[in-house]
Amino acid sequence: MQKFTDELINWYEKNKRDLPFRHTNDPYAIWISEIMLQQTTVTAVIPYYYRFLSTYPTVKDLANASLDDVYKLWEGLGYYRRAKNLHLAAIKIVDEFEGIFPRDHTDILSLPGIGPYTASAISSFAYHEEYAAIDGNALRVLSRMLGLHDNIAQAKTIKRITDYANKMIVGKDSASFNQGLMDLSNAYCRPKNPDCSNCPLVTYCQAYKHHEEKVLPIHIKKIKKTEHSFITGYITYQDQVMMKVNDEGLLEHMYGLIQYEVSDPYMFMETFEKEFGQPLYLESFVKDFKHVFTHRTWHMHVFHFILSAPNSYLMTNADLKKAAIPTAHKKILDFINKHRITS
DNA sequence: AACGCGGGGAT
DNA sequence: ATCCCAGCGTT
Repeated sequence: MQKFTDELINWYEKNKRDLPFRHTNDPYAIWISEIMLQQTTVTAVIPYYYRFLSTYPTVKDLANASLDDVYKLWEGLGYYRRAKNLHLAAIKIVDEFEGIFPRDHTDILSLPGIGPYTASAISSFAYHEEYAAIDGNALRVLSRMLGLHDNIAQAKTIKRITDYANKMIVGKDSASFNQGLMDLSNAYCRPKNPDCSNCPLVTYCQAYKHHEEKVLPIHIKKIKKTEHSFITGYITYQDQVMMKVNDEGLLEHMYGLIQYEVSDPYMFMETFEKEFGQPLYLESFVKDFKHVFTHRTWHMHVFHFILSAPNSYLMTNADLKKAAIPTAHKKILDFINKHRITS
């Protein structure tokens, strides 16, 4: 497999995608990009990457920022825990590594939000150390190249492929190897309908040789999607809207509208009064919204309620602009603003 | 090992 | 509609 490694690196050097985070050797910038790229497509990341780096050019800037501002910058990108861990890690780097992004692989791996893939990617891209960065792309390409029938959802398979890849890159340019796997996967070795006839490395591919390119990799993962039906409150007092921060679980730390899994707006009003000690006036039905997450679907039946007295959860339009609001509820607020539903 | 965690683009 | 994306932390 020496030749595979060499040819992959050669192909990458001639055909690599021009991506903004490939124009830097700064481990801080590479770290930011790798966190953003976790389970997130390149096209989604790019605008966030520019905005984040211009807002927080150094790890010290990030450590000194408020968590609320970091969340706001992350709004819409998803997996919001990443923003929290990024901020925690920046503070740790200032406290324990004198504000300089660590070079030692074990130190990098110790930072919150950085696991085996991201640590290896940073070690490889920023410091050119010999670490194979095994993500979903690498698992797919290598499974096919090796004709591996093992389930890549299993930890032992990931370990096996990682060990193998680490042997492939001894004495080689690991950064070009790792990114070569990504670009090969993006251009030819796609999940469905791989473009084998144009793949520059097809001669090394066991899956192609045995007509298994549409079978491999084996990836068996159970996913059960749950459905939730909410009455969602657009609750106003004069020109302000009631928003509450989620304290745990899904969308933790993000602002959201009040919603309960009840069957009608009158049950909503009872539940609301128990929680907040205030009555509501039911003004009108607004609209039904649906939002699909990876593991669940929200059906939100939005009603407009009016408060008879103010409370501490009310936000003005200016407040809303500064607050991090997940897409599920942002879509509702945008709809309401567009149609000028007011109290 | 299994599960929770977002949002959007491609098919 | 379904899949999947430069995964990680918790249980």
